[in-house]
Amino acid sequence: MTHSFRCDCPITSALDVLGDKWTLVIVKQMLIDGKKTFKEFVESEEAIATNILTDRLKKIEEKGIIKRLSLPKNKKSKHYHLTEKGLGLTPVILEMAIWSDGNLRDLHPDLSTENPIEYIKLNKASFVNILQERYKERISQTQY
Amino acid sequence: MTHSFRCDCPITSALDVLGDKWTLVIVKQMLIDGKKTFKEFVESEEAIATNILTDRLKKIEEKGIIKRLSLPKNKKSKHYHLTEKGLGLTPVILEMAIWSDGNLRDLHPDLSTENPIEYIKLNKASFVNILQERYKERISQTQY
DNA sequence: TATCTTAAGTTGCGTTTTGCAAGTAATATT
DNA sequence: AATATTACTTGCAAAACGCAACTTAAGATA
Repeated sequence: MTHSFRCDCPITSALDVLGDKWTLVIVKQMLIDGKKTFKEFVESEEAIATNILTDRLKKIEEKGIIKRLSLPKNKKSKHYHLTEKGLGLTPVILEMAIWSDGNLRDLHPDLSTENPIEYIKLNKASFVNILQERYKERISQTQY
Repeated sequence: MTHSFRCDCPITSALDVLGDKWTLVIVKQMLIDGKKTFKEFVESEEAIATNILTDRLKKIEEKGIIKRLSLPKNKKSKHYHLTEKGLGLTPVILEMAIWSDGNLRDLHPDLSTENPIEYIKLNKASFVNILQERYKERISQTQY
């Protein structure tokens, strides 16, 4: 499996990996919404199709953004976890949320704001840390 | 022309607008590489196809991210400018560059770093400002 | 004035990706 | 033993992408 990049630009290269409708939605569902299993992803409000989900989980696992784990107590379900590389996307996702909040309401009046954006903007770095620590705390509670 | 969003999540909604291989590459070419014309976009190292470029320029203009300007002195060429909404994507693009720099070298060893990322990380907010002001300075030099 | 070149697209067409529905295989539950 | 659940796979139609060639309008050159 070879990864092809359009050029050596870091931004373009990020988009070679992340540039589609679903990849960052899946990462967001893990980081923000606490989703871990195939079923949870499928049942999300974004309503991803199962074949697309399978494909994206495979691709981002190959790229080291997530890990696929089997549970010893339950052979049926699998858990997907963000790696450090995946957790490193927290600032990107946060900036997208901030951008939407400030710039997308004209096109999308019903846009929600579950976190007070003004508060986040005061100290982005600490909010990134809170999200990452909360995520690590959450996954540390499952035994594999 | 109706804009459809998958749900009310700000992150998912950002990806409804930005979630493809090319949209943010075009914004980056304007913001970082100083590109303004169709020709300049086409000749970039990313080598976008002209039909895709036409489509994306139209879509992001409809969404208010860029503006298409005719030059009074030259009826042949057009200039594309980032709006404030488009300039607002600077933090997203910057975080992508930082993420690539720290996380993509295993998959892409030739990845370049034209700006010293460690320096940028020390004060992201000021670097965002520098980029935005530099951009505004640049476009203010053309008369329309 | 006629020709040449350049900028900004458009068109055609084959390939790839997406989206929906249905089906399957391996567990787990009743 | 029968049913339900989880994590997929398959088939197929529609949309998006990518490449090359073509077009149109405006400038530059001879």
